[in-house]
Amino acid sequence: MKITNQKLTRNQEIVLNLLENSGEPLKAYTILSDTQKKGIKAPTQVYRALDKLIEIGKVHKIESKNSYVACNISNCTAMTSTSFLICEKCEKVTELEKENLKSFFGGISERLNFEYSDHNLEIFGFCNTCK
Amino acid sequence: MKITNQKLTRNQEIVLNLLENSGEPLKAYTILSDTQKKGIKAPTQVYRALDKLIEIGKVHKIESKNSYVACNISNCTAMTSTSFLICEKCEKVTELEKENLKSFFGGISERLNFEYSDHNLEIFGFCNTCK
DNA sequence: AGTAACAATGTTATAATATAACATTTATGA
DNA sequence: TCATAAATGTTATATTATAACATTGTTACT
Repeated sequence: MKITNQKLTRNQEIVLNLLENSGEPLKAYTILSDTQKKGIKAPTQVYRALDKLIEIGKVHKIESKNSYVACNISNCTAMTSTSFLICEKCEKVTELEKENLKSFFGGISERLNFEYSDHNLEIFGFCNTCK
Repeated sequence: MKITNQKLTRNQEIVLNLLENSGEPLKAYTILSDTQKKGIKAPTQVYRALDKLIEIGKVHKIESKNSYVACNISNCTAMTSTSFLICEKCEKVTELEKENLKSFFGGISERLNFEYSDHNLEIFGFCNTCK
């Protein structure tokens, strides 16, 4: 668990703490029901917190699963350029961090006359434990 | 427009023709309303056709947009391993075809002790026209 | 041709995911 | 301290997707 999450508002902290303690991606409505005892009562509140957390790079969305995961990379600069390994058996998600994919995809884009700004990469397969 | 789409059923052909003629990704409920005159009346019918078309590789889903696009690559072998350039301005989508990304991602996966099976890559930015 | 097996369809209902709209409260800074 | 912007609370609704089940169409084997 991280030290402090300064600058976050109450609802943002509640949602981020849940995701960090969970260690796995959660769905918005799971977050909602898991935070009701803390005072979050409506989907809007969850989505608003998620939007902000995504914006500042603390949370990423797994598009293919409609789920949300806390970023465990210190000083993650990925923001909205994210890359994951997703196990099809246990659903474990690992964020790729040192692969320099931004420049790789930037290069591919450039050759196709396309101006890269972000990417979303989801690699599916089997993790070490499940394969 | 393609020659014939043998083996496809009626609803599958209706949906695929719409997507092919459209040339851009469409949402399921847009497909529904655009095919009602052809007899498709319920979401289930659209989603069933899409599922099958995706399974055989004729259609891919753009996960981040909840939309569906006909594959314009002849003899596309990507099936569920797909890679797209997506223009953030005009929403134009280009499928990457010759980049050999499967083996690239397979390599990354292997080094992380992960058994690759598929991937979904969405690169966002600005196309030639919009940049 | 008859028929068993299976795939696709039609139909109704509902689940799951996400946003709109607006009044109120809280933080921030000149 | 006052103006402003941001975040919240709340209700309602929009959007995306699936469940369930009865019916029809296809296939292929005899």
